[in-house]
Amino acid sequence: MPFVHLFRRYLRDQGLPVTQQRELIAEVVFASSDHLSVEEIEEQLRARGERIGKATIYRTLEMLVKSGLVAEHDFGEGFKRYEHLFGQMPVHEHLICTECGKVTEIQSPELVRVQEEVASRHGFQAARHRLEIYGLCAACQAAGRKLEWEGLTCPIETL
Amino acid sequence: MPFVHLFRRYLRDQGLPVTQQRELIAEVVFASSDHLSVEEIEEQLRARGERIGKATIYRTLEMLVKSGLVAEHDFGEGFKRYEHLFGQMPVHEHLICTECGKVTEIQSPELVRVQEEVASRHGFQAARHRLEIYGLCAACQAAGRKLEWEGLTCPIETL
DNA sequence: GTAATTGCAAAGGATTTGCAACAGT
DNA sequence: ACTGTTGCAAATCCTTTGCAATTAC
Repeated sequence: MPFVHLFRRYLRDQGLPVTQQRELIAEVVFASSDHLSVEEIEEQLRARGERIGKATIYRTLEMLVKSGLVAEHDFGEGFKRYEHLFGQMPVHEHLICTECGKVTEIQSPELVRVQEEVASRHGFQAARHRLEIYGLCAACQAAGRKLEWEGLTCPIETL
Repeated sequence: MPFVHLFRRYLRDQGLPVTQQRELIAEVVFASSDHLSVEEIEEQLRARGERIGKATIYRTLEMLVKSGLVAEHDFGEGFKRYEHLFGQMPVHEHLICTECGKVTEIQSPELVRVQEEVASRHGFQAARHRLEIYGLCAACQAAGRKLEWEGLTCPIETL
């Protein structure tokens, strides 16, 4: 993992100790191209034979997020997920498949442009945004899976 | 509250009892144009002199969401918020002020069109989306408040 | 009357915090 | 040495669930 030293540098700049645990957690997060949950990070650490307390994982993730090296996401699962930002598109959106859970990252300057335009039309100064599109990924469509019409038993128009 | 009878109708259609508690909770949600938390709903009920258990509020909100009359939101505060959908734009996005917490709803067919286009370009069949733009609302800008540059102590480029 | 709901309290899951033992500088 | 971290367990927060008493139909 060639990126752990960036986190080391960040910690030193902040006058914070560089501990084994922090390096290991950073390694796991930087090594994965997925959106990891705390549970999954703990698993991967165990798979490496490392036993690190959950509290330390949470505390280290907070620093990784503050450092700007890692982003925190909430896809409405009841817990958070984390992804490192190396070699990533600086601004990207998420396509989330409701059938298989696959998350695809996409980039669209046009989308960003329209968002900014719409915001400023309302006198709003946009700083950051979150766009998640839920639906069926290509693989699930090919497999013949269909979207379930969650919770639309009684649309307003028909009442 | 002229809309409570829609919820009554929904309950009857489903063969579910129309209870006082359900009507009162629906009234509170339908009466507010805000995005209410369960805590806030409970407060408003107390203000009316009604004492309804939290469990009942959660259970009733679940039905209101299933009925399609109310939408559930998670703005990353650690709890959910609810808004009724009467006289609302059917598809709308949220502008969230990080200074004062004000939530503005906007509608943009262009945004929706671009989103669908981008998704389908990736072979993705979009069903619904969530767009939240965080930044400074017009009032906060006028008041001279500035965006705090949360967690960007150490941007990647400078490492 | 019967079946479903209510409300309380207990359980649940994710995250946080207090604190004694420990590691980094 | 001194300061900050670790890890465990307890605490916290939002939400769900079990169950006896109550209400809707």
